[in-house]
Amino acid sequence: MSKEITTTKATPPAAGSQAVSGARMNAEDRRLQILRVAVSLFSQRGFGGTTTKEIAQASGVSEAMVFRHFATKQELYSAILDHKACSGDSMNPEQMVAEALKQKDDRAVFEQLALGALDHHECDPEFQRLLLHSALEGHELAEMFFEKFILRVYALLGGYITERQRDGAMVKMDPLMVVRSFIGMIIHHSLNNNLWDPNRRLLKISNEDAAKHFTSILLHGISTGNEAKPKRRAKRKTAANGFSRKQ
Amino acid sequence: MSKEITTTKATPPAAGSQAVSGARMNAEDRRLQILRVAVSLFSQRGFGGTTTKEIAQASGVSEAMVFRHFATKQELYSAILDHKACSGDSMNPEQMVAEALKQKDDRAVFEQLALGALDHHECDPEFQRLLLHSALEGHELAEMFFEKFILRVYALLGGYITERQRDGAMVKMDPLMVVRSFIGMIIHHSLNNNLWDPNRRLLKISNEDAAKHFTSILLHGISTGNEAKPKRRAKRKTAANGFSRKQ
DNA sequence: GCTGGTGGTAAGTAAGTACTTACTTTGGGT
DNA sequence: ACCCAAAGTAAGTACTTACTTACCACCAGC
Repeated sequence: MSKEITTTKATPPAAGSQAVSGARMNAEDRRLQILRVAVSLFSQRGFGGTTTKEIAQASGVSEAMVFRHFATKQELYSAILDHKACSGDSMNPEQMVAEALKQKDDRAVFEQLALGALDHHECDPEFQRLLLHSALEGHELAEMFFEKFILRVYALLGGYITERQRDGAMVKMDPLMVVRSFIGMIIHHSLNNNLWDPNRRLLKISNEDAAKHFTSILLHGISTGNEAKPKRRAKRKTAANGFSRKQ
Repeated sequence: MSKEITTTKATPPAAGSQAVSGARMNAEDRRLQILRVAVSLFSQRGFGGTTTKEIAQASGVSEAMVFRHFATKQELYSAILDHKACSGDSMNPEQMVAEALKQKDDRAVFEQLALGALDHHECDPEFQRLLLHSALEGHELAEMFFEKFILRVYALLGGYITERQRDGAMVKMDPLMVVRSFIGMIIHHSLNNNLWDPNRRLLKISNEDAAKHFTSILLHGISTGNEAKPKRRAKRKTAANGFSRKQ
């Protein structure tokens, strides 16, 4: 239908490494292109909701080509997993806040982490959708992400909070619960922006401001103020909230 | 295979209103049973991932019966929508915290709301999964939930926070941002329990404790302390966080 | 007893679905 | 100029999907 007559290829080679569509590619480029298309479609409609035919059409090749590069649909999914998770665009929380951690700059630690996550989710919303689809469908990507990323962030932040509690700079509250609260603010905010309210009917705010707000709310909740505002010699009557000495 | 020979119906009527399986039901009971089964399957595998055959088998009837009660698969989905959203089990935030709102008991307002949501999500995890599937697939249920529930909660809590800010009991920060932070902690926690970490490898905590923690973190972040700890005559040098007088 | 409406089914159908096979085009290396 | 491996395709296959059709079994009411 779209290909009238095989007219000796009207489009010149164009020499570009990126897909110009209709042009003949070498295997690696084509593989990457199909992969990118698949990421986009899977993130939109999920694994079960996307057909190999759609992927082929969107890639501008026949279905057979998809199966030449990826033996099964499942393998395509796994390849996406590797590409997305192992590729450099995956954010590294440890090095992102290494400086702030050393200086024990609480505000910087949390704010930088929040901003990094928010920016990442904003410029690559497909990943969050893909991850959600995977989690709902019980795919391995979800577990892998949990294992290789979430646990690490909890360990990193949890450790830091524990340290600051020993310093007397934060109230004695279950560190994992604090991490969960903070991560919750961030993830939920990204989820709102990407999934529930993409045109910001409810709340329009820059990532920078959001990170600042989240950090402020968190820190004023867990800071004893001993170091942050050392001049105050108040008794810190915190028994009312039930967390001061527990655990 | 399972039905050897039509042995004059071995199981007696049993008289129960609930499905005993294999028994003949009146239309309404059967419809409800199919609906319940469909809710369960859709929440597990999503709309596209669930087949009408599976629904029929799980309901113990033939596929044709499913289509007698629901003209199309889509209609089944819509019926679920009505059943879940309009049925009484949907929680009502306004009346849940009406008392605490009147008394301006900040801790009670947030803690009760958090506990209500957490308990609701725990005893009906299917709903959260269904909602996520809907949001990802762009179904109307997601938008309807956002419209009829999320917006209401934001208005309710946002209004209360604004009021408390005027009272001087909370710092001047965008109320919607505060609501988002709090809702974020709750939703994310439920999502973790239901989706990512169902066997609580990472964090095992009762809903009561979680609600208390979340509330504490939030309140100590947004309370000026003017009313909570009125004895202090400190200058409240809050300019450092950048929110005290802004907006 | 028979009749008619209701709960229920077996056995379809047409349109997908993932995946294959047998074949054609293309372009660089010699 | 020719070759041949790699890029690409049309047209399948075997199976599943949502949805239908034509038919049964049961039981109240006459």
